[in-house]
Amino acid sequence: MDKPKYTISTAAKLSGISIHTLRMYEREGLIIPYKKSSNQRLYTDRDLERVKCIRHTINEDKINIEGIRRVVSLIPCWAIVKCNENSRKTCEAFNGHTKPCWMINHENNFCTGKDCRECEVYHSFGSCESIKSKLKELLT
Amino acid sequence: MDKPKYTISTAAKLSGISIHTLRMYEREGLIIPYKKSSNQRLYTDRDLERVKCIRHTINEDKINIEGIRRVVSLIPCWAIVKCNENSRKTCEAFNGHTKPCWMINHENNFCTGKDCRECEVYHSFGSCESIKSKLKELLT
DNA sequence: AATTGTTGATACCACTCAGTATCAACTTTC
DNA sequence: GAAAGTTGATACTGAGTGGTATCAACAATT
Repeated sequence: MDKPKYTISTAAKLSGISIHTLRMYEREGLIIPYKKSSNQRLYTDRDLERVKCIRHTINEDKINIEGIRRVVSLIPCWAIVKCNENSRKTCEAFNGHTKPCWMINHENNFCTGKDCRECEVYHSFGSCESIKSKLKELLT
Repeated sequence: MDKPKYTISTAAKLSGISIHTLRMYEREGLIIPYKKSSNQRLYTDRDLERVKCIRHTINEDKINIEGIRRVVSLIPCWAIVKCNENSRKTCEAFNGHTKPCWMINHENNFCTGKDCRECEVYHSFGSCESIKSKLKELLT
């Protein structure tokens, strides 16, 4: 499930999304594939789910990429990872509202050194309803 | 501030947004102007702020209308109005994730009979950063 | 009662954006 | 070491979107 095993061309075939589009989603910060030391991308099964969800959101729900980025930027990462107050003071993810935490450079931070690919926050977006479920979970 | 006083043409002049566009935003569920018994719209100063915010989000931030609708649908209305558990069971706003509560028909509900124009949830969107601030307020 | 403004509906336009194509340099595979 | 695949960059395309124009029926203002 979480093992990086598909090259980009296999991922494209399996997901039905072109290589170019997969790279575009990545450039836009919607997905972070695993990268080998040679910079070659490898996709997990979960990644495939995620890109299919992204495509669905764009093509069926008609939300544009900037809109998706703004939606995922509302994930309350601070409440999920439970970072300390000091970290929050300078954290772009906590203080901004245009980029999700995994698009941000975390230095001198609660999240420094952590791999966003393995973070619950990053996984809160993957099936499409899940962000609201996460909010409900935290707010009831 | 919250007094409905501008007709649509005045509102258009003051906000720099055309009459047609103002009506479009309304059709899309992004704003609810006050309506006289004759169905004529009247805008408050706060409404003007809101439409300017909407336009900014579309033109500057490049988020499309569907994207905005999805963002505002993430406002945790249930936690703000503190509706009872029974209401939640059948509430489209609580259970769905594509429409904000003020676009929904509330019958036999905690919100039945309430005027969304006066609700804190509706006002959580108006300046553009405010949704995240609201989440922070609730989750810290 | 006449002028001006509003409503909602339909049809239309211009432009933006998601996705594609092409490219040379580089890796991987066999 | 040759073939197949990957990378990132740039340029392009076409569908879809935000916004406009026009319309007759109705309301408000004078």
